[in-house]
Amino acid sequence: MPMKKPCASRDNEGDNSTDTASERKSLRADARRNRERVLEVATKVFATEGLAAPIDEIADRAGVGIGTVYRHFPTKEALFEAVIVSFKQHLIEKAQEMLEQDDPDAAFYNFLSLMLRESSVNRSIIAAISSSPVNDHRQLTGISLDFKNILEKLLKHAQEARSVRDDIRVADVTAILFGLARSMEQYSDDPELPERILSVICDGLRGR
Amino acid sequence: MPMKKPCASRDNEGDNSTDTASERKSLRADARRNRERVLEVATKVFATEGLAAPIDEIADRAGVGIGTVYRHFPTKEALFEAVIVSFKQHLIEKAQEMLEQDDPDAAFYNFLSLMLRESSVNRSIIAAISSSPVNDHRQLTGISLDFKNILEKLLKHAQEARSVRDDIRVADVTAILFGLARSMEQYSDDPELPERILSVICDGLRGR
Amino acid sequence: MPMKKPCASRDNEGDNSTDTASERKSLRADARRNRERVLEVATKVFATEGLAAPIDEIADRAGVGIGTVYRHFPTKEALFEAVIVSFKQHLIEKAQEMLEQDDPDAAFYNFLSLMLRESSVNRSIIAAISSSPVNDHRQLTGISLDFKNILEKLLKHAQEARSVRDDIRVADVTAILFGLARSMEQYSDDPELPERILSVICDGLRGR
Amino acid sequence: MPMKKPCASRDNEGDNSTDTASERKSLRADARRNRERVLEVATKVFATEGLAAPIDEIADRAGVGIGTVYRHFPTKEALFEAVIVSFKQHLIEKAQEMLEQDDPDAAFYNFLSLMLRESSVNRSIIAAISSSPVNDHRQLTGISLDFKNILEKLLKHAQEARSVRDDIRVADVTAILFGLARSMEQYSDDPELPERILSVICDGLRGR
DNA sequence: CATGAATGAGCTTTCATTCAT
DNA sequence: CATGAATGAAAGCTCATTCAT
Repeated sequence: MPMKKPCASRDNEGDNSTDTASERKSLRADARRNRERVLEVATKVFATEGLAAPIDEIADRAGVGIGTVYRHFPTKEALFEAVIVSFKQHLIEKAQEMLEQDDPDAAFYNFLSLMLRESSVNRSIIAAISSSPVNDHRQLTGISLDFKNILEKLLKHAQEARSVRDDIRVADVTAILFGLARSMEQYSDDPELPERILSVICDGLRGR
Repeated sequence: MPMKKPCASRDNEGDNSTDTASERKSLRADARRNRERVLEVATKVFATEGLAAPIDEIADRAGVGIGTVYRHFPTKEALFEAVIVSFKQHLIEKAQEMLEQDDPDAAFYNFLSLMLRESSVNRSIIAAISSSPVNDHRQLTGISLDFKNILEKLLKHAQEARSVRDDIRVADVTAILFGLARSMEQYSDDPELPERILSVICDGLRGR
Repeated sequence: MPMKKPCASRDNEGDNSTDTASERKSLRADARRNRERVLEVATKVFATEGLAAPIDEIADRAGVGIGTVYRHFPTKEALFEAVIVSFKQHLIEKAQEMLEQDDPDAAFYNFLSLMLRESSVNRSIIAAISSSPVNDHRQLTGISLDFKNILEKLLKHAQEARSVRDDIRVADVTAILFGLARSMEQYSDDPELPERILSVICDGLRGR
Repeated sequence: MPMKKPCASRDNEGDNSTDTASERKSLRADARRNRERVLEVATKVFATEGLAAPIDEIADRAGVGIGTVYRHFPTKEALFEAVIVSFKQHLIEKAQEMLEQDDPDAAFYNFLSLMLRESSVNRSIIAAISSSPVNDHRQLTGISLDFKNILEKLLKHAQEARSVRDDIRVADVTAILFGLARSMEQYSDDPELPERILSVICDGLRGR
């Protein structure tokens, strides 16, 4: 939304999970390294300076030319979305682990806790995820769908174990998570604030 | 964050509650109309397009020249802060009313509900309030202080009436409110989502 | 030259010496006071901040509205020229006095010395006088003519007294004076520099 | 004085004499051509219209985009300083030649003469050099220092040959030169004026 | 493929000047 | 007459994006 020339329409956020296998293999080793380095740096820079960070800075810090950034990500927005995708991938993996290793109650609430903690580092990313127009609209695809699915699984298991109110839906959880994640780190004077808030949310989700 | 030269002095955010009467009177009738029109339009534009909105657009939509905007608000940042101040003023008034007319429980929870509803209209404004550097940093002044105070009163009364957990502090409420307010409107497909979220929060705040 | 919109042509710098009597009398007392106050302040401001100084500042410091400045001086450039005129008037008076009271040699060289000293205060004014397009072009009128005339008289008397080389002309003196005046104050670390320079010039003008 | 944000660091005016070889080579051929073209045009434009000349015009006349100008010179001020540096370089070279080829007397006075002649073309440049804050303040660096040094050499040799008064210092010469250079071209109606002035200065410098 | 120079639309801000009050 | 609000043309500068090297 703050991006300057949104000329091109999107809706194609999802075609990445498949790319990973097909397209990536065709990249030369150094090219792949570059792509990953850029993504990594972009994550850090966007997290620190927000979307306003110039592409030049990302290129510089990644030690590549601007052209290279544009070769891998045709647009600043595309780069940003890639950052989000990779961040979601990270969350999905964590959720996966918890789902396999913990009991339903712990899995669900630990994931909440995790996200709230991650947020203090990646505020802008989270801000973007939750305000990205992709998120709310109709059909989810690719990563966003995967993310919703895993969250749904966490939620369903927790509800079956009576750890979460019956009427709660995934969207509720997402809204609460992304919302709070953003405002968490701001009140950093009080180190126990996050815990209190987490406890309020948990209590609320368990129901009376 | 994307603002260029925030060098300008702060500390002056608060001297408004009194200005309203004294200083405003000294403006010529048309000047005051313009100032208000600009503020009004800016609120709408910032809410829609975020801080990235160009001043030109605000001037255009307000039907004045760019210079007029700059006469009243010496900086884009100043304009934006004025918008926030006026929004907070509005919330304070509402809180005041509730404090006077409702019982402690209703006053507190109705105010939460109100803020969550307002947010669907003024997302960016809320986003900005909550990420504004003023908010988190030590000494609050002016409006921000007034806002904190009234919220504190609402909270204390509610706690004394056993409507809210004892350990909750104002900052917790603010964090929850502003956080959720932002993510509310995004999930607009499900009209009952806000209610469910509100109910989760309320349950959580009341404690087990 | 640095003025932004020089729309209107000039060449009418001279029609002032006559105004003084006719037009001025018709001004109300307060109007005349305003005019003089503006002129005075403008001199100071231009001398300090150069031509780049905004009209608003001059109006402010003079304690009048912008409109008042524009009533008396239809253009920024006009105001500036008025400043120059009044400065020249001041110099003319000084020259007059010296011409009457001192012997030719002293009159001439004291005037040089005076101008060089004045320059350290009014650098921008002098800079402007000497770079103003009015100065070099053909027919001089009004003050500029008066100034040239009195300087000519000083010079002629000095030459008749064998105090100045025969081949020197007024333009030479003006060029030397205005030129040096400007670069004088810059080398302010060495307090005796002006004296040495003055002595070089005087020696040079007297001839071998 | 009219420059907006001079905040930028200075101290870097001098590191050029060495750059010329090392750094310049790393620029692509077209980039170097552009840089030089811009510098060349800027010299002309500043000389004609003064510092007030808009960057756009320089870019246009150089046949490049505005961005290109800003790539090579991060600030209008930087561009202007580059112009001055290159002008001083030119003068230094001339002085060098004279120092090597002519006798002390001729070297010194020919250099004065040269500068006075150059000035008629590059008035604003000279104006700027002499009013540049670099010039008068304490520690000179880089080009400015080189320039002072070569002038000092010219002067010392001339003084040892009894061609210049003993008490004269470099600063005196600079002040006289830059001062007169500026006012020279203005009185262009009389083609012999420069010669007379030069002769006055020379006589003055030789002493009685 | 990688590079980074070039581009120029667009942004914020200033200020001479006009004109309603 | 005085005032200062309104105006809008510039100006300096940034940065997403393209394309020659």
